[in-house]
Amino acid sequence: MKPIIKNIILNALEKAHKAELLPSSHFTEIIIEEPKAESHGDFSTNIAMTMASVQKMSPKKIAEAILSSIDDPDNIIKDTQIAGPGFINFFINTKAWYPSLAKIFAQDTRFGSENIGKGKKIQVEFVSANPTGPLHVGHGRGAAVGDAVARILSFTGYNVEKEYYVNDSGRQIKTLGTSVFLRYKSILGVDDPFPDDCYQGEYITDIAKNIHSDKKDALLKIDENTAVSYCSKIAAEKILTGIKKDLNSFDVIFDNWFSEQSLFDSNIVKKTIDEFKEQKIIYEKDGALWFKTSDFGDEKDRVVVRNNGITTYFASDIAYHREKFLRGYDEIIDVWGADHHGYINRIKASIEASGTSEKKFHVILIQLVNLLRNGKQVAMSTRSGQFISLKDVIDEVGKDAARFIFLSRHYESPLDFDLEVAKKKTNDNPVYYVQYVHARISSILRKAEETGKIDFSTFDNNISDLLLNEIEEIRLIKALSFYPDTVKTSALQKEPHKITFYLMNLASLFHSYYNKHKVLTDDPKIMQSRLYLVTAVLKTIRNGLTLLGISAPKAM
RNA sequence: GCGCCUGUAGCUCAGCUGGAUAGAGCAACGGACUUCUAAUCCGUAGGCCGGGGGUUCGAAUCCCUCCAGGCGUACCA
Repeated sequence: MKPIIKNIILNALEKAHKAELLPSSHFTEIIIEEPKAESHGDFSTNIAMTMASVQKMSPKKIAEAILSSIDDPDNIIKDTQIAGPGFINFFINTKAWYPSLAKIFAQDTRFGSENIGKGKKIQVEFVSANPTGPLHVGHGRGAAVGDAVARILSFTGYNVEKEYYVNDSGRQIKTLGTSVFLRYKSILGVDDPFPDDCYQGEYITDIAKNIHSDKKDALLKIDENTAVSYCSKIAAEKILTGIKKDLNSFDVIFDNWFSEQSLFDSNIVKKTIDEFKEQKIIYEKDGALWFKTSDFGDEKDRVVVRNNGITTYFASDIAYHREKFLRGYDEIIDVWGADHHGYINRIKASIEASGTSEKKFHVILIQLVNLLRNGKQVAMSTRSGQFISLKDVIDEVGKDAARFIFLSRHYESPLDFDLEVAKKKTNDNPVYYVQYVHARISSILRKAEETGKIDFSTFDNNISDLLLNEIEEIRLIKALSFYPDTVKTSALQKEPHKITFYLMNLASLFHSYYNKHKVLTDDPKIMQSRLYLVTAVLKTIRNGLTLLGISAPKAM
């Protein structure tokens, strides 16, 4: 509908210029918006104001010139007005809205998808939590956002791959092995002191028990380093399996699991460092190797190899991101916790240094989650083992509610996640509000089908046969017609919460309609029309929820 | 100190890359179930958009500055 209005205005501008009503042929961009107040029409444009200086005329005069030149062969516009400082408002004929309903039926599960990706290969890397403990709620937010972004991009024509980067190398893995080994020894009666910086959680002891029942006391008889690295390996595998399982039950499926260790095994880290050394981007100072990130906008240079010969995490990350682009992605998105924001500049610097534009690299920074119970903060720390895991949360409040809450605000704002609120089945917890629409409509359709009453054939041939004149019906159709725009901005800005809010608004319009008007009425033509409308709402709600990874129940 | 994020109704948050009278949910108050699912709806009340400057026809939105909170500023990950 918007492009149609835009076109009508453009034609009017040209016509007005030819008729010498407008002196200049320089037209500013036509922006069509939807006014907040219904009294201002269905669409409005500020073109008369933005052209005032170009045309050297008052906005009002320009608006009059445009309106007098408007052609509307398809009889779309019911009324126009010039208002406020120079807005032109358009009121649309009811029947002109109907084709947007037909589009929903025609496109069905694809409704809302515009091909903006054009097959561009894009990678979304998210969660990527260290395999040193179970996922917690913070990871859950990253999982929900990353997965939704991936779904939305994939829906809008991008070729998306979801990747999880596994930090299965380095110090924290060694600490993990040490923690398990100490617990293992303690099972065998050897009680060494358990350091504070080791992982304290119950799951460590469980893994130690497993190893013990498998190996008995064999690990005590071998070299301690070998024993620890054995424990590291077993523990990381075990924990990673658990992570995969938790993500599965959260409906998050990754295409790739990329191992950090593999970067070392295949020598990619070393090769990358060597190449940068040759290019003089990496240099030696104080016995360590430094990356000249400051040449690429970082505030200072960063160490990649310490003076003890051990590479830093940054070294793997440089190699990893370089490797990603070598795999041929047109764009990569990293979803990180906000506490990593200091990392953005140095990664960008390393990407630029590799000869790739940092514009192809996008970071979504997720602010932290405050887990609450009845308004009181729940303490969380992986190291101390004091935490409620993502699994606990899913078990307690359900996958749908958890995902919806994570996606119900901008990821840049900190999130209070209250377990008690998440369990409520009221409007405190809008996931049910939206799902309820789907259930209600499903119920209506079931009832209608039972008596064989659904027949949309007349509308398929002639959409203007619809009888939808109630204001609540027009509001619904209007909202439905804006869905593709919502998906588009959500994709372009990589902001899933826009869809969440759209769905809540659509749900609200539907519930109002439902309470005021009956779908299954005695008048067959009105009933078929309403069934048609309501089915379109059902499809749109279902599509939107799917993009968020939330189910659309047929009954509640 | 420097950097990133945040500050909008009592609470939790939207506000579409500058538009008209700033929106929604919860909480408060008053109403609607012999009716397609009341997990719903209708109404009332609630605001110096953190403060102050600037940019312009027009600012919650852009710029500057100050204040408050969170996070980060490692040869940790």
